[in-house]
Amino acid sequence: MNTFERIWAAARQIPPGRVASYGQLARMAGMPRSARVAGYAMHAAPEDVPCHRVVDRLGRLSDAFSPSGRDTHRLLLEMEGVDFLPDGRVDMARFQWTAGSSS
DNA sequence: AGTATGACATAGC
DNA sequence: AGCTATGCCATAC
Repeated sequence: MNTFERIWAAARQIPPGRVASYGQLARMAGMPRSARVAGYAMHAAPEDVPCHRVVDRLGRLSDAFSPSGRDTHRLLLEMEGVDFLPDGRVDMARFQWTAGSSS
């Protein structure tokens, strides 16, 4: 299993209506120091990986998100039931996924 | 094989 | 509270 696949596996574990930070994915993948690599893996993530559920530690997506940037990202998460703060960020306090909090 | 780069994170100023 | 600088680790050239 390559590094990317491990990170993708972690991303795939993110339930709908939940988000996870790059550092957290890296941590789940067994590489707590490879937060950058986690993001880089998302860049190369296949279709079956919900990369839109992956945000930075502030609940903000990178400025280089695939098609329409942050706009598409926001719509996708709202569509899944994720609420956004007036700051334009995801409410990490309520939607940051943690292994075990599937409810 | 070495250098440069990057969808991040943390600490300092 | 927001920006700059440094660290980390894997990929690309």
